[in-house]
Amino acid sequence: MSSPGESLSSEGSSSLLPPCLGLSERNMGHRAGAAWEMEDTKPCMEALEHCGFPGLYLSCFDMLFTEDSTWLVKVSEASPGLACAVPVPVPRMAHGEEPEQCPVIDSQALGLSPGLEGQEEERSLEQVQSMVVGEVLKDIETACKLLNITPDPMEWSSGNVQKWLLWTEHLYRLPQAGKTFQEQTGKDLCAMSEDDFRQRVPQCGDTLHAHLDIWKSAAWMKERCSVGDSKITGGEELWLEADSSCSGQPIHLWQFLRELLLKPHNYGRCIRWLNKEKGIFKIEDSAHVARLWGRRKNRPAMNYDKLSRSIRQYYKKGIIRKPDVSQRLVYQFVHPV
DNA sequence: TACCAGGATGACT
DNA sequence: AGTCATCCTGGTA
Repeated sequence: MSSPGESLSSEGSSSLLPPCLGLSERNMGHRAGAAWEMEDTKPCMEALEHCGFPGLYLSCFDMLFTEDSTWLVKVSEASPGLACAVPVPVPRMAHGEEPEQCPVIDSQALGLSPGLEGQEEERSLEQVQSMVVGEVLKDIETACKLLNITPDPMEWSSGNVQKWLLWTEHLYRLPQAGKTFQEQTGKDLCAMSEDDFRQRVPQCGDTLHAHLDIWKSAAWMKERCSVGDSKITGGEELWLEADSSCSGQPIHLWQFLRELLLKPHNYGRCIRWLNKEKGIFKIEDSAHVARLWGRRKNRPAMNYDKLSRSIRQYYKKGIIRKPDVSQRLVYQFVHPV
């Protein structure tokens, strides 16, 4: 797919927030620590209105597909109950205003350094992830029924776009932007970058772009997983399974790496393109990528040493090589997409 | 210390 | 046979 969230690529590992979160947090903030029941997260506009809730903050969808279990730990620590993993937006703050409080609780402060997270904990987090992912997908489905539009933004007519805009504006109490996108089809919208959105609607363009990203991601995932019997295990696995394993073929390492690279939204923090055209990429977090690969192949003992050995096997085969100017953790696909 | 290069070997499909 | 995991030695930054 058109890699939703490409614009949300890594902002550097120094940030406490995962890259996928950065934009949304910046844009919208949310009610930290609020305890929500799952039932409350249904985007029933009527109920939401009556309750005075602007609606479910769908950007959690982004987060769920990250490997950032740290984030989930943070959220779940922040408030009890499953639904606490679903942030809920507050009315939009003034433009340029920074969120008063970052909802993220540093896991290290909780004595949960990323390297020490137990497998069991990860498993339960995955269960939480899968449940929340399911809820978010249901929410989008409900919205589609309400609006009578398809889940895939690429298929939207200009009328559908207007409906979606109205709905999103209403749900998230955004300034009206419908006129700005008049005559735009879903395809047009999908082709627009975050900057394009911002230029057209300075007040909430980035927010709209973020929400569109979520829809694109959901549509992409639905499409990829509607065929075949790929299991939905939740969170990151869901993404990874959604690709190569849908075909039933064992995944190759180079395919796996490419998949990660195609989802900067989710993995931009651990692997990213340096030059997509030339196929040059950098592994930003070698241990993380190795862990992902190990999990994917059910090899708990996988590490970057072994992974990199496998990458080097590709040298001879002409699949991956070191770029002309060799750099640490930087490789190049011989045949870029 | 982390990364890199590549040989050897065995498991698995 | 192909792919990959694993282990290894030795080199570099």
